Amino acid sequence: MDERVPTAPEDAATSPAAEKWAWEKWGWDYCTNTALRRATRRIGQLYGDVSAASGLTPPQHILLSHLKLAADSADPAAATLRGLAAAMIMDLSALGHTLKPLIRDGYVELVPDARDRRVKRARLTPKGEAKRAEGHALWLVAQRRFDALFGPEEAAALRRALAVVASEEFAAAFRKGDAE
Amino acid sequence: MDERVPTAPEDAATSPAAEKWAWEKWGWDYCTNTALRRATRRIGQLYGDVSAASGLTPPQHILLSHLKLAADSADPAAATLRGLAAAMIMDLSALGHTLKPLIRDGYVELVPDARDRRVKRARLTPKGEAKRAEGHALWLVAQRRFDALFGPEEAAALRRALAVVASEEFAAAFRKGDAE
DNA sequence: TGATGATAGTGGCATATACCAGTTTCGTGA
DNA sequence: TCACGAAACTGGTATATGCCACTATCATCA
Repeated sequence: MDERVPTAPEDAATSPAAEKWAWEKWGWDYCTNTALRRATRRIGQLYGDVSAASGLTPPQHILLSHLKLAADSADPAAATLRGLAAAMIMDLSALGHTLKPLIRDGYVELVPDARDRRVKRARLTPKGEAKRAEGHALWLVAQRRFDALFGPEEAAALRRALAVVASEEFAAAFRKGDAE
Repeated sequence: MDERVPTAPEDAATSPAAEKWAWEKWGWDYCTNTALRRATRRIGQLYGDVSAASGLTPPQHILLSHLKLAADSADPAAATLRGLAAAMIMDLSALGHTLKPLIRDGYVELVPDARDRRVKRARLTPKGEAKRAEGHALWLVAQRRFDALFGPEEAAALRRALAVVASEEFAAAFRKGDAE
């Protein structure tokens, strides 16, 4: 095992000395949450700088991509707001708020379901699809640069690990620990 | 090499078929940025649920922890707003906004520098340090549960990879690709 | 010493994200 | 068919985060 970033000593909570030692040795990246946020902000900057020419923020481009993915999906629930929110691991209302500027700018439209009037589907307009494609071309530059720099295999392994963390199964298992 | 999440085929941008294939095969986690955001939102939920009893949001707890780290640091610039922002890979103004509620609630105070009146240092109040410690105890529960579930070595490797992505060196190398 | 450019931070605006309360619609069972 | 609970969204409020314009202060140099 690589010892540069070992796990927390068992007595970190009860021993101030051990805790201090852990912080000084590993700093911020000792916390999974902190490490994730730091990396996310950095990648947001780097990818965002590359794709800024499209006028889309990174979350907006991701959302448009999800919309296209949902449209191509065989699952009819994929494009509903609830389905999208679940896919993006996002709060439903947060998704609604995020969609607002995209609807305002004519990239996305909401289509009520004919059979269940509670349900709405989000759909890319032609203008939105064009914008998504524009953003995708820029995104690809950033993605390739990242892979070249970080290493293709390492990048794939990182994304694989992140997918596990994000998965429903992981969340369910984590929450089950609550009962113990 | 594990082939479940290989890198992008070189013609992904120019071949609609290849692009479609990539999306269908790997879905959202094919994009580093998306994978990071999904995982961050998930971990934010899981860690946040565990530590909600402290009344701190995850970013707030992280910020208080940085403040303690900066106070213990030998570097006098560590606790300045600019130093903190750099350490957290955050925009200076974003840090200022995030500090507002913590100052309002009496957890943090801003102390102007005597020699350079442009500079301000952020400092934990006793109340803030107590709140940080309270949050830390809860955080430790989440952190241990994560490590137990994800695997201690895998968790350490993940955090190590994220630290590389977040590093200044990585950002500088990535941006240098711009000139090529 | 005064002009000038750099640095630190603030405030405004916009998007990102979450929680909660409320509304509309649906499904189910008496 | 009607009451009632569940489901899907909406809107309000709060924090999270970033960009830009602006102010105050400092450092440098003619």
